[in-house]
Amino acid sequence: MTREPALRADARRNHHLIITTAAAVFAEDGLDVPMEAIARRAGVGVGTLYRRFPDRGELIAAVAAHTFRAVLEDVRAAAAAAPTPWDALTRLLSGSENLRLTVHLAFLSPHTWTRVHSASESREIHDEMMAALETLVNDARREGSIRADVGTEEVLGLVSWVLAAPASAAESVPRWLELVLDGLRAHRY
Amino acid sequence: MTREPALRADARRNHHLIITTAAAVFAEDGLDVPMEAIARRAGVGVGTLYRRFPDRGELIAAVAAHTFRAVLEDVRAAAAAAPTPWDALTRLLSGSENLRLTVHLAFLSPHTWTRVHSASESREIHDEMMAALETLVNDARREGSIRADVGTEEVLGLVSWVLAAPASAAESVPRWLELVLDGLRAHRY
DNA sequence: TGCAAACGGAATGTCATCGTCCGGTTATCT
DNA sequence: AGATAACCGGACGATGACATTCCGTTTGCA
Repeated sequence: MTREPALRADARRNHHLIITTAAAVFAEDGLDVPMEAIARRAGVGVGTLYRRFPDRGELIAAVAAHTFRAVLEDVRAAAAAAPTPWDALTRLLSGSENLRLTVHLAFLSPHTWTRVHSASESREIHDEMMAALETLVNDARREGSIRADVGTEEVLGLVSWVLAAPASAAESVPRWLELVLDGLRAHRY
Repeated sequence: MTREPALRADARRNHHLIITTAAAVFAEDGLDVPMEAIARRAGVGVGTLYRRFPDRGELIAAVAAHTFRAVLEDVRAAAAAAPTPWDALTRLLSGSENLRLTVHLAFLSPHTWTRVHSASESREIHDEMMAALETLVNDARREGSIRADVGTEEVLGLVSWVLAAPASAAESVPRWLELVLDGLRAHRY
């Protein structure tokens, strides 16, 4: 257990601001944007960025942990608020900006991303997030809302890929999602 | 009309080899891979590469024109060989490596790609290729194989995005394509 | 008010890539 | 076969972009 010396108020503010900004910038320009670009966008000096995150890896790990946690909350909220699993699923997929962001980041550099979420402390939260997603899809399948011949993996994979569309295709995503979900839905004969 | 001085046999061979290799390397590592990487992979010196393509832009343009042409041929072949438009479409989408490659490249860097195909001599061949694709989808729609409520643009957009999956997800693509196409198909009530 | 912590951003060192240049090689023609 | 023009390969110097550090200044907190 390392003793956290209790950050000063401005430091804590910046810490959070940097993570948020980094997530957005990574999503826009890739995981290898200059550190300075992130700092500038966050309205902070590079010095501040480096004091908080000694290297790019730490920053990415922090962003990952943060977005995983946010998605997990969204999944739980959707599951709690919607009347049926299918409903929760569609709500989540079309409504969670956090999910969109996370998926986008994950596809940005599969290699880096895998290393990050499998080796750091964010692993636990990642697994929890994935488990929640799988549960949601499984419930929908068990409920009979999803074609019986497609697996959970397939649903998550395909849908994630659609969500991962770059910002330039953002307008199309909702419609694509609608079409894909409709295609995945158990047909009414 | 510029007079082409008739390349020597080895030069012509290399010219073609470079374009082919560049397409593959671009697809794997992005449009900004070092020129040297392309040269090495093609088994050629950077000097040779630069002699044929004065800068990266020219190379990209050449690759674009080449892949557009290849796709156009595949589209025509599919249309000619298949019994119905729908059949031609599925065949093309699941069988044309050229199409996969082109789409992949197009999504790699939308900005660069747009500039390339709209400003160079490849524009003509690009438009022809797109027209052929649209015709194919339109025929399938008119035939009644595709859900009446989805437009040609939507079909092309969604399906392209699925095809654009990176090499790391290559195994999933056929199944995803199957699911998406099935979802796009007019339902049999 | 005083001090420790945090801030910003200029400055430095490193590294990768571009694009050229030229000595050696190969295809083609007589 | 021999001449020659075209072509080849890759070493090399210039260039520009980034990561990271360092320190004078500012700010939260007691």
